[in-house]
Amino acid sequence: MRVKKFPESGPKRRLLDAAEVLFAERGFESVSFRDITGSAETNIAALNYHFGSREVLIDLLIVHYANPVNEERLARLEAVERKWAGKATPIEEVCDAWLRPLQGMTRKSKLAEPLFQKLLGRIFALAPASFPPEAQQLQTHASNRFLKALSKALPALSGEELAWRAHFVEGATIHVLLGQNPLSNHASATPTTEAMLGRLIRFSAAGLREGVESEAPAKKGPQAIFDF
Amino acid sequence: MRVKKFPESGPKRRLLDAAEVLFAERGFESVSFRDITGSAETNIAALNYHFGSREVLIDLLIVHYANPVNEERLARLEAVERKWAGKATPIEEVCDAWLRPLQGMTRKSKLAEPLFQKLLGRIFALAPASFPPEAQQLQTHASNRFLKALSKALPALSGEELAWRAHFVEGATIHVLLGQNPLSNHASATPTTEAMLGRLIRFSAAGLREGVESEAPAKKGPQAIFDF
DNA sequence: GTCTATAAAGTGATAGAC
DNA sequence: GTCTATCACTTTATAGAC
Repeated sequence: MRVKKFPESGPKRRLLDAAEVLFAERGFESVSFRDITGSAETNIAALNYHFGSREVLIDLLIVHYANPVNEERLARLEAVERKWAGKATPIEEVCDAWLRPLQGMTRKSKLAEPLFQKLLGRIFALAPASFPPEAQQLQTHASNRFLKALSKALPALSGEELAWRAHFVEGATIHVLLGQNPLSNHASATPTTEAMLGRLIRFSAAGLREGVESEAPAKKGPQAIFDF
Repeated sequence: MRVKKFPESGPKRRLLDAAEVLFAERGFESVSFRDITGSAETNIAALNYHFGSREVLIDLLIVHYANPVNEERLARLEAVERKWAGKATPIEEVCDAWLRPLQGMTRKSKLAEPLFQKLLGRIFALAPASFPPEAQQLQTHASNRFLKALSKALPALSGEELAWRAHFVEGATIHVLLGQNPLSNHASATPTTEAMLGRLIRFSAAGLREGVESEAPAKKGPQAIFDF
């Protein structure tokens, strides 16, 4: 797998770091060319010299952060499916494979965790169509892959119903990443990401399972149908 | 209740209508002053003459559309609570009261329904802090009101847990309003809003209820009776 | 009320010196 | 590679004629 190598220091590195922080904090649309070069303490020409344009820089960041997440998702799903070979996999474990990679272990960034999550939220809140092709393809592939896994685990649900429920999970996830967490009011300090993630996984699994009597036709060999 | 009266025709009306469409389609940040006056076919000075600034116009739209939704939410919650006087209210009915007002019955706009929902999505995706005070106050009040209703219906959950779950519901809702619905791929045409709303309500209720044995002193029956 | 003209600042991007 | 200077354009907003 060829991964683009970014410099460890120098203006190019500073531009990348500055852009990450600014995009995470304010969103892609609200950060100008000059905001980035200003924050990176380079001259205005540096961004174009190193990246070609503002859009290219954004696409670079999308690929750089979204792809490792989606690769980690796929790897985890495969591990889960190997573990339950043939049998229906528990919804919680599928959700875990989908959501845990957002927590930050794929982080190749010096960003503090809350800021990094906000950046991931900004990225995944984008319409998939506005992803650069390199990231869009993997994103679509991973989504389809997980929909199939869910379909196998919840055969009672139609593809349409499942697509909607997965859409709800996606929305909840993005909102949490971007949040404004609901505990800013509460006395309790920043919750560990782990605790939040656990809550989100349980919530999502319950929503996905809604109305389904027994999610696992544990004794059946129907995986031939879904063998992919 | 004093509701600001907007003109039925003329440039001011055209500016409002044009702004609604553009903001719904592209988001607040991406629509310029000139986009609006251009689309409304007024001169560039008209927006400032009639509204003072771009920001004032946005605040006006937020108040104009968010407040009726929140008022409708509160009215519906009160109706539900009257209906179940004293007894714990079914989660589905609380979710219904919270979510149904987004469907469009509070719409005071000529916008087509999908576009109107996108506008509501844009509005409710904003940080509450960026609401104008007039709308922020009602928004906060309504949120707290519903959290209390949920807490009463699900006494087993801590305030913290409930706040997180409500946060997840909010995220799913915003994502659906903004969507990109997941059926653009499917052959089936635009789903009725009603069907989507039913799915979202059932999903949310299941997520909120997760892990709770008996949700109410008065249990049994509500799901069966309630027909979405 | 409506318009043209324009101000004052910001935008992405480039040329060309060092 | 890095910089200054600048281009061509868009941004919000206002002054002042009609």
